[in-house]
Amino acid sequence: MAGKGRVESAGVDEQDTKRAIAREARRILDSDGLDGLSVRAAAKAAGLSSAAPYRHFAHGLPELLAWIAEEGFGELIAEMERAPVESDPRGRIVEIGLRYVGFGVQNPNLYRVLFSHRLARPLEFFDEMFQAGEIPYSSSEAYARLAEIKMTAFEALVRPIREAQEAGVVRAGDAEDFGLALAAMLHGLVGEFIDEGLGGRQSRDGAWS
Amino acid sequence: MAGKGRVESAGVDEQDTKRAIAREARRILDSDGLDGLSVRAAAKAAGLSSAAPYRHFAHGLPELLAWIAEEGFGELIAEMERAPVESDPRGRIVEIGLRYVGFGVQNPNLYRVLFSHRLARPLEFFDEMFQAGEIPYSSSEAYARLAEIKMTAFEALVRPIREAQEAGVVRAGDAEDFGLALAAMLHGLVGEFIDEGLGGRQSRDGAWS
DNA sequence: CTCTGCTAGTAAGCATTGCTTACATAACGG
DNA sequence: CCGTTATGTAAGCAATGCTTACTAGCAGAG
Repeated sequence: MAGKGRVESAGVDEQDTKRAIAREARRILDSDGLDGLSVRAAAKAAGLSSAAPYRHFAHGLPELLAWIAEEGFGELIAEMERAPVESDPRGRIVEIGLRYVGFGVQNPNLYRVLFSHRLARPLEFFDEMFQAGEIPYSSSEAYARLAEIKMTAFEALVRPIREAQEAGVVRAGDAEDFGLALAAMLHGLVGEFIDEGLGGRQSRDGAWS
Repeated sequence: MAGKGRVESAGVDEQDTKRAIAREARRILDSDGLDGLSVRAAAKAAGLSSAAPYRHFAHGLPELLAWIAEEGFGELIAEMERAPVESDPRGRIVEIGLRYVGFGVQNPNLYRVLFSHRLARPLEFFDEMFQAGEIPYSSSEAYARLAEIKMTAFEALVRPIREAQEAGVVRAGDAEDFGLALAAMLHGLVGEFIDEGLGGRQSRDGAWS
Protein backbone atom coordinates (compact mmCIF):
# COMPACT_ATOMS: atom_id res chain seq x y z
CA MET A 1 0.00 0.00 0.00
CA ALA A 2 2.68 2.45 -0.98
CA GLY A 3 3.40 4.52 -4.06
CA LYS A 4 0.84 5.74 -6.49
CA GLY A 5 2.86 6.75 -9.48
CA ARG A 6 1.79 8.83 -12.45
CA VAL A 7 -1.89 8.06 -12.18
CA GLU A 8 -3.70 11.17 -13.22
CA SER A 9 -2.17 11.60 -16.66
CA ALA A 10 -5.51 11.87 -18.43
CA GLY A 11 -6.47 15.28 -17.02
CA VAL A 12 -5.24 18.66 -18.15
CA ASP A 13 -3.27 18.88 -14.93
CA GLU A 14 0.46 18.61 -14.43
CA GLN A 15 0.78 20.81 -11.42
CA ASP A 16 -2.69 20.01 -10.25
CA THR A 17 -1.76 18.62 -6.85
CA LYS A 18 0.71 21.44 -6.37
CA ARG A 19 -2.07 23.94 -6.78
CA ALA A 20 -4.28 21.88 -4.50
CA ILE A 21 -1.67 21.97 -1.74
CA ALA A 22 -1.22 25.70 -2.14
CA ARG A 23 -4.97 26.24 -2.15
CA GLU A 24 -5.44 24.34 1.10
CA ALA A 25 -2.47 26.13 2.62
CA ARG A 26 -3.99 29.46 1.73
CA ARG A 27 -7.31 28.40 3.21
CA ILE A 28 -5.64 27.41 6.47
CA LEU A 29 -3.64 30.62 6.52
CA ASP A 30 -6.73 32.76 6.08
CA SER A 31 -8.71 31.00 8.76
CA ASP A 32 -6.11 30.00 11.35
CA GLY A 33 -3.27 32.41 10.77
CA LEU A 34 0.36 31.69 10.08
CA ASP A 35 0.78 29.77 13.33
CA GLY A 36 -1.94 27.37 12.30
CA LEU A 37 -0.37 26.68 8.93
CA SER A 38 1.96 23.74 8.60
CA VAL A 39 3.17 21.61 5.74
CA ARG A 40 1.53 18.58 7.27
CA ALA A 41 -1.80 20.33 7.76
CA ALA A 42 -1.86 21.49 4.15
CA ALA A 43 -0.95 18.02 2.93
CA LYS A 44 -3.63 16.42 5.06
CA ALA A 45 -6.24 18.89 3.88
CA ALA A 46 -5.32 17.99 0.30
CA GLY A 47 -5.59 14.30 1.11
CA LEU A 48 -1.90 13.61 0.78
CA SER A 49 0.83 12.21 2.95
CA SER A 50 3.11 14.43 4.99
CA ALA A 51 6.02 14.14 2.61
CA ALA A 52 4.11 14.80 -0.59
CA PRO A 53 4.45 18.60 -0.54
CA TYR A 54 8.22 18.33 -0.66
CA ARG A 55 7.94 16.90 -4.17
CA HIS A 56 6.37 20.13 -5.37
CA PHE A 57 7.96 22.59 -2.97
CA ALA A 58 11.50 21.30 -2.72
CA HIS A 59 12.48 23.99 -0.23
CA GLY A 60 9.61 23.07 2.01
CA LEU A 61 7.67 25.62 3.96
CA PRO A 62 9.62 28.68 2.76
CA GLU A 63 8.87 27.89 -0.85
CA LEU A 64 5.23 27.19 -0.05
CA LEU A 65 5.01 30.59 1.60
CA ALA A 66 6.75 32.16 -1.37
CA TRP A 67 4.17 30.59 -3.66
CA ILE A 68 1.33 31.92 -1.53
CA ALA A 69 2.97 35.33 -1.39
CA GLU A 70 3.29 35.39 -5.16
CA GLU A 71 -0.44 34.82 -5.47
CA GLY A 72 -1.04 37.39 -2.76
CA PHE A 73 0.98 40.08 -4.49
CA GLY A 74 -0.94 39.33 -7.64
CA GLU A 75 -4.21 39.93 -5.84
CA LEU A 76 -2.85 43.09 -4.27
CA ILE A 77 -1.76 44.44 -7.63
CA ALA A 78 -5.13 43.59 -9.16
CA GLU A 79 -6.88 45.38 -6.35
CA MET A 80 -4.71 48.48 -6.77
CA GLU A 81 -5.18 48.57 -10.53
CA ARG A 82 -8.91 48.36 -10.07
CA ALA A 83 -8.72 52.00 -9.03
CA PRO A 84 -10.63 54.19 -11.46
CA VAL A 85 -8.80 56.74 -13.57
CA GLU A 86 -9.73 60.09 -12.14
CA SER A 87 -9.56 63.47 -13.77
CA ASP A 88 -7.10 64.52 -11.08
CA PRO A 89 -4.02 62.24 -11.06
CA ARG A 90 -3.66 62.94 -7.35
CA GLY A 91 -7.06 61.44 -6.76
CA ARG A 92 -5.88 58.26 -8.39
CA ILE A 93 -2.90 58.04 -6.04
CA VAL A 94 -5.24 58.39 -3.09
CA GLU A 95 -7.59 55.79 -4.53
CA ILE A 96 -4.75 53.33 -4.97
CA GLY A 97 -3.53 53.96 -1.44
CA LEU A 98 -6.96 53.36 -0.01
CA ARG A 99 -7.25 50.10 -1.89
CA TYR A 100 -3.83 49.04 -0.67
CA VAL A 101 -4.76 49.61 2.95
CA GLY A 102 -8.17 48.04 2.45
CA PHE A 103 -6.60 44.93 1.01
CA GLY A 104 -4.24 44.61 3.95
CA VAL A 105 -6.97 45.07 6.50
CA GLN A 106 -9.24 42.58 4.80
CA ASN A 107 -6.51 39.95 4.44
CA PRO A 108 -4.43 40.38 7.58
CA ASN A 109 -2.91 36.91 7.67
CA LEU A 110 -2.00 36.98 4.00
CA TYR A 111 -0.65 40.51 4.33
CA ARG A 112 1.63 39.47 7.18
CA VAL A 113 3.04 36.71 5.00
CA LEU A 114 3.58 39.12 2.12
CA PHE A 115 5.85 41.29 4.24
CA SER A 116 7.31 38.73 6.60
CA HIS A 117 11.08 38.96 6.86
CA ARG A 118 11.06 35.20 6.46
CA LEU A 119 10.25 36.01 2.89
CA ALA A 120 12.79 38.78 2.53
CA ARG A 121 15.64 36.65 3.81
CA PRO A 122 15.24 33.78 1.35
CA LEU A 123 15.40 36.34 -1.42
CA GLU A 124 18.84 37.38 -0.22
CA PHE A 125 19.93 33.80 0.32
CA PHE A 126 18.84 33.06 -3.20
CA ASP A 127 20.91 35.93 -4.50
CA GLU A 128 23.98 34.74 -2.64
CA MET A 129 23.59 31.11 -3.63
CA PHE A 130 22.95 31.98 -7.22
CA GLN A 131 25.95 34.26 -7.42
CA ALA A 132 28.07 31.62 -5.74
CA GLY A 133 26.89 29.19 -8.39
CA GLU A 134 25.75 26.79 -5.71
CA ILE A 135 22.34 26.43 -7.19
CA PRO A 136 20.81 26.63 -10.62
CA TYR A 137 18.42 29.48 -11.24
CA SER A 138 15.48 27.23 -11.85
CA SER A 139 15.65 25.53 -8.50
CA SER A 140 14.88 28.77 -6.75
CA GLU A 141 12.57 29.90 -9.46
CA ALA A 142 9.82 30.62 -6.97
CA TYR A 143 11.93 33.18 -5.15
CA ALA A 144 12.92 34.86 -8.36
CA ARG A 145 9.31 35.18 -9.45
CA LEU A 146 8.43 36.50 -6.02
CA ALA A 147 11.09 39.19 -6.20
CA GLU A 148 9.83 40.16 -9.62
CA ILE A 149 6.18 40.47 -8.72
CA LYS A 150 7.10 42.37 -5.57
CA MET A 151 8.84 44.95 -7.71
CA THR A 152 5.85 44.96 -10.02
CA ALA A 153 3.65 45.83 -7.05
CA PHE A 154 6.02 48.66 -6.17
CA GLU A 155 5.88 49.79 -9.75
CA ALA A 156 2.08 49.91 -9.58
CA LEU A 157 2.55 52.43 -6.79
CA VAL A 158 5.23 54.47 -8.54
CA ARG A 159 3.60 54.67 -11.96
CA PRO A 160 0.68 56.93 -10.98
CA ILE A 161 3.14 59.15 -9.18
CA ARG A 162 5.17 59.53 -12.35
CA GLU A 163 2.01 60.23 -14.30
CA ALA A 164 0.98 62.90 -11.82
CA GLN A 165 4.41 64.46 -12.11
CA GLU A 166 4.24 64.45 -15.90
CA ALA A 167 0.85 66.08 -15.70
CA GLY A 168 2.43 68.74 -13.58
CA VAL A 169 0.00 68.11 -10.76
CA VAL A 170 2.64 66.81 -8.37
CA ARG A 171 5.96 68.45 -7.65
CA ALA A 172 8.74 66.99 -9.75
CA GLY A 173 11.37 64.84 -8.11
CA ASP A 174 12.50 61.25 -7.76
CA ALA A 175 9.32 59.26 -8.19
CA GLU A 176 10.94 56.22 -6.58
CA ASP A 177 11.74 58.13 -3.41
CA PHE A 178 8.18 59.40 -3.32
CA GLY A 179 6.99 55.86 -3.89
CA LEU A 180 9.17 54.57 -1.10
CA ALA A 181 7.72 57.09 1.31
CA LEU A 182 4.20 56.30 0.17
CA ALA A 183 4.80 52.56 0.52
CA ALA A 184 6.17 53.11 4.01
CA MET A 185 3.15 55.14 5.04
CA LEU A 186 0.66 52.64 3.64
CA HIS A 187 2.54 49.71 5.14
CA GLY A 188 2.61 51.47 8.48
CA LEU A 189 -1.08 52.23 8.31
CA VAL A 190 -1.95 48.61 7.64
CA GLY A 191 0.23 47.65 10.57
CA GLU A 192 -1.67 50.00 12.81
CA PHE A 193 -5.03 48.65 11.73
CA ILE A 194 -3.87 45.04 11.90
CA ASP A 195 -2.94 45.71 15.50
CA GLU A 196 0.81 45.69 15.40
CA GLY A 197 1.53 49.37 15.60
CA LEU A 198 2.29 51.70 18.46
CA GLY A 199 -1.18 53.18 18.37
CA GLY A 200 -2.72 49.75 17.91
CA ARG A 201 -5.09 49.98 20.83
CA GLN A 202 -6.53 53.21 19.54
CA SER A 203 -6.92 52.28 15.90
CA ARG A 204 -9.39 49.44 16.18
CA ASP A 205 -12.52 51.35 15.31
CA GLY A 206 -11.94 51.83 11.62
CA ALA A 207 -14.85 50.98 9.33
CA TRP A 208 -12.93 49.12 6.65
CA SER A 209 -15.85 46.68 6.50
CA MET B 1 20.39 13.82 41.03
CA ALA B 2 17.24 15.87 40.73
CA GLY B 3 15.97 19.04 42.35
CA LYS B 4 18.09 21.85 43.64
CA GLY B 5 15.69 23.83 45.75
CA ARG B 6 16.17 27.30 47.12
CA VAL B 7 19.92 27.40 47.09
CA GLU B 8 20.94 30.93 46.28
CA SER B 9 19.22 32.71 49.15
CA ALA B 10 22.31 34.59 50.24
CA GLY B 11 22.41 36.96 47.28
CA VAL B 12 20.33 40.05 46.70
CA ASP B 13 18.47 38.14 44.04
CA GLU B 14 14.92 36.81 44.08
CA GLN B 15 14.26 36.93 40.37
CA ASP B 16 17.86 36.48 39.51
CA THR B 17 17.49 33.37 37.40
CA LYS B 18 14.45 34.89 35.72
CA ARG B 19 16.52 37.83 34.59
CA ALA B 20 19.30 35.46 33.54
CA ILE B 21 16.92 33.52 31.32
CA ALA B 22 15.57 36.72 29.80
CA ARG B 23 19.08 38.05 29.26
CA GLU B 24 20.19 34.92 27.41
CA ALA B 25 16.99 34.92 25.41
CA ARG B 26 17.62 38.49 24.37
CA ARG B 27 21.19 37.65 23.42
CA ILE B 28 20.00 34.79 21.24
CA LEU B 29 17.31 36.96 19.71
CA ASP B 30 19.78 39.68 18.79
CA SER B 31 22.29 37.31 17.26
CA ASP B 32 20.17 34.56 15.71
CA GLY B 33 16.81 36.19 15.16
CA LEU B 34 13.42 35.10 16.36
CA ASP B 35 13.65 31.77 14.59
CA GLY B 36 16.79 30.93 16.52
CA LEU B 37 15.22 31.70 19.85
CA SER B 38 13.62 28.89 21.78
CA VAL B 39 12.76 28.30 25.41
CA ARG B 40 15.15 25.40 25.53
CA ALA B 41 18.01 27.36 23.99
CA ALA B 42 17.57 30.18 26.49
CA ALA B 43 17.43 27.71 29.37
CA LYS B 44 20.52 25.91 28.17
CA ALA B 45 22.43 29.16 27.75
CA ALA B 46 21.52 30.03 31.33
CA GLY B 47 22.70 26.63 32.50
CA LEU B 48 19.26 25.36 33.39
CA SER B 49 17.05 22.46 32.40
CA SER B 50 14.47 22.74 29.68
CA ALA B 51 11.55 23.04 32.08
CA ALA B 52 13.06 25.66 34.37
CA PRO B 53 11.85 28.71 32.41
CA TYR B 54 8.25 27.67 32.92
CA ARG B 55 8.64 28.33 36.64
CA HIS B 56 9.34 31.98 35.92
CA PHE B 57 7.35 32.42 32.72
CA ALA B 58 4.23 30.43 33.43
CA HIS B 59 2.80 31.13 29.97
CA GLY B 60 5.95 29.91 28.31
CA LEU B 61 7.35 31.49 25.20
CA PRO B 62 4.66 34.18 24.80
CA GLU B 63 5.35 35.52 28.25
CA LEU B 64 9.09 35.38 27.69
CA LEU B 65 8.61 37.41 24.52
CA ALA B 66 6.37 39.82 26.40
CA TRP B 67 9.10 40.30 28.98
CA ILE B 68 11.67 40.98 26.29
CA ALA B 69 9.28 43.34 24.55
CA GLU B 70 8.73 45.22 27.78
CA GLU B 71 12.46 45.78 28.09
CA GLY B 72 12.62 46.68 24.43
CA PHE B 73 9.91 49.31 24.65
CA GLY B 74 11.75 50.75 27.65
CA GLU B 75 14.89 51.08 25.56
CA LEU B 76 12.94 52.59 22.68
CA ILE B 77 11.34 55.16 24.98
CA ALA B 78 14.69 56.01 26.50
CA GLU B 79 16.16 56.48 23.05
CA MET B 80 13.33 58.76 21.98
CA GLU B 81 13.50 60.86 25.13
CA ARG B 82 17.20 61.32 24.60
CA ALA B 83 16.23 63.76 21.86
CA PRO B 84 17.43 67.26 22.72
CA VAL B 85 14.91 70.01 23.37
CA GLU B 86 15.13 72.29 20.37
CA SER B 87 14.05 75.85 20.05
CA ASP B 88 11.60 74.79 17.37
CA PRO B 89 9.15 72.19 18.72
CA ARG B 90 8.84 70.81 15.22
CA GLY B 91 12.54 70.06 15.24
CA ARG B 92 12.04 67.96 18.34
CA ILE B 93 9.36 65.90 16.63
CA VAL B 94 11.73 65.23 13.75
CA GLU B 95 14.53 64.36 16.17
CA ILE B 96 12.33 61.88 17.97
CA GLY B 97 11.22 60.33 14.70
CA LEU B 98 14.79 59.91 13.55
CA ARG B 99 15.71 58.22 16.80
CA TYR B 100 12.73 55.93 16.52
CA VAL B 101 13.72 54.78 13.05
CA GLY B 102 17.36 54.53 14.07
CA PHE B 103 16.47 52.30 16.99
CA GLY B 104 14.45 50.01 14.78
CA VAL B 105 17.17 49.74 12.17
CA GLN B 106 19.84 49.04 14.75
CA ASN B 107 17.79 46.42 16.57
CA PRO B 108 15.86 44.70 13.80
CA ASN B 109 15.19 41.42 15.56
CA LEU B 110 14.07 43.13 18.74
CA TYR B 111 11.96 45.56 16.75
CA ARG B 112 10.18 42.73 14.99
CA VAL B 113 9.32 41.22 18.36
CA LEU B 114 8.04 44.55 19.65
CA PHE B 115 5.48 44.75 16.88
CA SER B 116 4.79 41.09 16.24
CA HIS B 117 1.12 40.27 16.15
CA ARG B 118 1.96 37.37 18.41
CA LEU B 119 2.36 40.03 21.02
CA ALA B 120 -0.76 41.93 20.08
CA ARG B 121 -2.97 38.87 20.23
CA PRO B 122 -2.08 37.82 23.80
CA LEU B 123 -2.99 41.33 24.85
CA GLU B 124 -6.48 40.81 23.51
CA PHE B 125 -6.72 37.34 24.95
CA PHE B 126 -5.72 38.78 28.26
CA ASP B 127 -8.45 41.37 28.02
CA GLU B 128 -11.05 38.76 27.19
CA MET B 129 -9.94 36.33 29.85
CA PHE B 130 -9.75 39.02 32.46
CA GLN B 131 -13.19 40.37 31.64
CA ALA B 132 -14.56 36.84 31.67
CA GLY B 133 -13.04 36.40 35.10
CA GLU B 134 -11.21 33.32 33.94
CA ILE B 135 -7.92 34.52 35.18
CA PRO B 136 -6.68 36.76 37.96
CA TYR B 137 -5.05 39.98 36.90
CA SER B 138 -1.71 39.09 38.42
CA SER B 139 -1.26 35.90 36.45
CA SER B 140 -1.09 37.89 33.25
CA GLU B 141 0.73 40.72 34.88
CA ALA B 142 3.38 40.66 32.20
CA TYR B 143 0.87 41.39 29.45
CA ALA B 144 -0.72 44.18 31.44
CA ARG B 145 2.67 45.82 31.97
CA LEU B 146 3.42 45.38 28.29
CA ALA B 147 0.20 47.07 27.25
CA GLU B 148 0.98 49.90 29.63
CA ILE B 149 4.51 50.55 28.44
CA LYS B 150 3.37 50.32 24.83
CA MET B 151 0.94 53.14 25.48
CA THR B 152 3.69 55.02 27.25
CA ALA B 153 5.79 54.75 24.12
CA PHE B 154 2.92 56.09 22.06
CA GLU B 155 2.53 58.88 24.57
CA ALA B 156 6.20 59.77 24.11
CA LEU B 157 5.33 60.34 20.46
CA VAL B 158 2.14 62.29 21.10
CA ARG B 159 3.45 64.58 23.83
CA PRO B 160 5.83 66.63 21.66
CA ILE B 161 3.02 66.98 19.13
CA ARG B 162 0.76 68.42 21.79
CA GLU B 163 3.54 70.74 22.91
CA ALA B 164 4.06 71.92 19.37
CA GLN B 165 0.37 72.56 19.02
CA GLU B 166 0.28 74.53 22.28
CA ALA B 167 3.22 76.57 21.06
CA GLY B 168 1.16 77.32 17.97
CA VAL B 169 3.86 75.92 15.74
CA VAL B 170 1.76 73.03 14.52
CA ARG B 171 -1.78 73.24 13.26
CA ALA B 172 -4.28 72.45 16.01
CA GLY B 173 -6.22 69.21 15.89
CA ASP B 174 -6.45 65.82 17.49
CA ALA B 175 -2.91 65.11 18.65
CA GLU B 176 -3.68 61.40 18.92
CA ASP B 177 -4.70 61.21 15.28
CA PHE B 178 -1.54 63.03 14.32
CA GLY B 179 0.41 60.64 16.54
CA LEU B 180 -1.23 57.65 14.92
CA ALA B 181 -0.25 58.89 11.47
CA LEU B 182 3.27 59.63 12.63
CA ALA B 183 3.59 56.20 14.26
CA ALA B 184 2.35 54.58 11.07
CA MET B 185 4.89 56.46 8.97
CA LEU B 186 7.80 55.68 11.28
CA HIS B 187 6.77 52.04 11.59
CA GLY B 188 6.49 51.78 7.85
CA LEU B 189 9.89 53.36 7.35
CA VAL B 190 11.53 50.91 9.72
CA GLY B 191 9.82 48.11 7.83
CA GLU B 192 11.27 49.37 4.58
CA PHE B 193 14.79 49.57 5.96
CA ILE B 194 14.51 46.23 7.75
CA ASP B 195 13.71 44.73 4.36
CA GLU B 196 10.07 43.91 4.69
CA GLY B 197 8.50 46.70 2.71
CA LEU B 198 7.41 47.00 -0.86
CA GLY B 199 10.43 49.09 -1.76
CA GLY B 200 12.68 46.81 0.26
CA ARG B 201 15.12 46.09 -2.52
CA GLN B 202 15.64 49.76 -3.16
CA SER B 203 16.01 50.92 0.43
CA ARG B 204 19.09 49.02 1.47
CA ASP B 205 21.63 51.77 1.05
CA GLY B 206 20.73 53.89 4.03
CA ALA B 207 23.60 55.01 6.24
CA TRP B 208 21.98 54.34 9.59
CA SER B 209 25.32 52.98 10.81
C1' DC C 1 8.64 -6.49 -26.16
C1' DT C 2 11.84 -5.44 -22.65
C1' DC C 3 14.80 -2.70 -20.09
C1' DT C 4 15.84 1.67 -18.13
C1' DG C 5 14.79 5.90 -16.07
C1' DC C 6 11.74 9.52 -14.48
C1' DT C 7 7.78 11.23 -11.83
C1' DA C 8 4.98 11.35 -7.93
C1' DG C 9 3.44 9.43 -4.46
C1' DT C 10 3.83 6.58 0.49
C1' DA C 11 5.56 5.00 5.08
C1' DA C 12 8.70 5.52 8.55
C1' DG C 13 11.65 7.92 11.21
C1' DC C 14 14.89 11.67 13.10
C1' DA C 15 15.72 16.09 15.56
C1' DT C 16 13.72 20.03 17.53
C1' DT C 17 10.31 22.42 19.93
C1' DG C 18 6.59 23.89 23.36
C1' DC C 19 4.75 22.25 27.23
C1' DT C 20 3.26 18.97 31.08
C1' DT C 21 3.88 15.75 34.73
C1' DA C 22 6.02 13.62 38.51
C1' DC C 23 9.44 14.16 41.56
C1' DA C 24 13.29 15.98 44.58
C1' DT C 25 15.40 19.38 47.46
C1' DA C 26 16.05 23.33 50.31
C1' DA C 27 14.53 27.30 52.92
C1' DC C 28 10.83 29.27 55.79
C1' DG C 29 7.10 29.45 59.30
C1' DG C 30 4.23 27.58 62.72
C1' DC D 1 10.21 19.39 64.04
C1' DC D 2 7.16 19.18 60.35
C1' DG D 3 4.21 20.88 56.65
C1' DT D 4 4.23 24.40 52.97
C1' DT D 5 6.16 26.77 49.36
C1' DA D 6 9.61 27.89 45.97
C1' DT D 7 12.64 26.21 42.63
C1' DG D 8 14.81 23.16 40.25
C1' DT D 9 15.37 18.32 37.49
C1' DA D 10 14.28 14.24 34.52
C1' DA D 11 11.29 12.20 31.50
C1' DG D 12 8.04 12.20 28.16
C1' DC D 13 4.08 13.64 24.88
C1' DA D 14 2.43 15.75 20.63
C1' DA D 15 3.37 18.56 16.74
C1' DT D 16 6.45 20.06 13.24
C1' DG D 17 10.09 20.40 9.43
C1' DC D 18 12.48 17.56 6.79
C1' DT D 19 14.96 13.22 5.07
C1' DT D 20 15.34 8.55 3.60
C1' DA D 21 14.06 4.42 1.57
C1' DC D 22 10.79 2.40 -1.16
C1' DT D 23 6.97 1.60 -4.63
C1' DA D 24 4.11 2.15 -8.59
C1' DG D 25 3.04 3.69 -13.02
C1' DC D 26 4.27 5.86 -17.43
C1' DA D 27 7.49 6.98 -21.44
C1' DG D 28 11.07 6.24 -24.43
C1' DA D 29 15.45 3.53 -26.34
C1' DG D 30 17.04 -0.57 -28.22
